[in-house]
Amino acid sequence: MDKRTDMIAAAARVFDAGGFRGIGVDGILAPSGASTRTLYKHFGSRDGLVLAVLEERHRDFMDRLARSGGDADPIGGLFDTLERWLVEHGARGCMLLRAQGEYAGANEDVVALVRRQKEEFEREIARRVEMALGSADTGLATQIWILFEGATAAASVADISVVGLAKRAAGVLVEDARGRSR
Amino acid sequence: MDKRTDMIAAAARVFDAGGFRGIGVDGILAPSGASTRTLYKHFGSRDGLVLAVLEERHRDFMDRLARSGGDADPIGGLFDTLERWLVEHGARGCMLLRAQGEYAGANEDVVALVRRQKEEFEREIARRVEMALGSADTGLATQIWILFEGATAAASVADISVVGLAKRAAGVLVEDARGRSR
DNA sequence: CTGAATGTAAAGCGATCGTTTTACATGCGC
DNA sequence: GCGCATGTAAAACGATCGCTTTACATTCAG
Repeated sequence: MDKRTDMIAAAARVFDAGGFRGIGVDGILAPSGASTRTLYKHFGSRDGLVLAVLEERHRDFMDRLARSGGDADPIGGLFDTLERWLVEHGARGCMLLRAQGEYAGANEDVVALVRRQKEEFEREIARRVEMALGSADTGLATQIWILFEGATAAASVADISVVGLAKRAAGVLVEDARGRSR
Repeated sequence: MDKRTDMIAAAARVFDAGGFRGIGVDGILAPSGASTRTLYKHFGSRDGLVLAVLEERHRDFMDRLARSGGDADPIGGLFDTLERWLVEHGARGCMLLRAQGEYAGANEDVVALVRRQKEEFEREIARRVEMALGSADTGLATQIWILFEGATAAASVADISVVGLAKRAAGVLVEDARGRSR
């Protein structure tokens, strides 16, 4: 298997478990058994690996979202996918937002990347809202997004049941929007 | 003025701007002009200062929430207070959750402190929900909490208007709960 | 005047940081 | 069998880390 992929997956687990800045390159590479030489050959720098991890993480989630189908319940499927993701990966808050917080004043590339990724995610939600409503509603889409980010954050201090509550809240908001346009 | 208070306030700004682990004690102390000697006299360690900053930050917000009154609109006042807070402090995500993410595998005291603080916050929301509804509704309270955390997170990548959208969503949920119990 | 309290300035502790470098092992196409 | 790509192992670079220590200045109550 590809060494580069191994390193990204192993580093993602390390960052997810203990943050990005609190560990050295040796600790990041140990789980994949890679040497520092290989790190700088593939990624150029420690921060290069961080960016690759964030790209991978975002792509992973967006792919799963696309694969989940959910044409029957486009909004509810959003939260079902989140719940399955959290069960598999553990709930430690959104890795992208955590990276943004840690690299705020230190690496603008990270901040810019996360912003772009969140915009892409919000567009996907808007697409699903239009699918559910029959017409676009950017305000509702942002509210669904807020519920999604809130559930992700809340699950890191409470239990996973918050995702189900967020899903139900989203349903109420969609129903309210439907009633308002009717 | 108290030097200890100065150090906490200055350190809070530093942590808020660039995370907790990515800067050394010299960088943390520089804005307050304190020496490392004074740091270890007052806080015992770098982590001791971190804990003091988190205590202060939580107490500040809870005090402002209590002072805001909001007996007329207990739930809406929650988001009005958040919006004023974000305008004053800037929107870089919840400092407590950010600290939890950075100290996850390194300092359990930080994780435990944040968990306690979030529980206290959720109880305050539950109190306000009961005030608005006339009876307790822990499910609704958690949903309001999710909207609150979501707005805080979303404001760090989008603009502050997300807080207003979260407030309106909370209003819809409260109205729905009122209709359901009627 | 004395002495305790509170502070800054600065040197130094061993450890660890991100990065580079040298040396060597392996597998594969030609 | 030669060359090249890809990998590990390990030493070393200067810089910085959290923390301790020594030395000295200021303030203020008794």
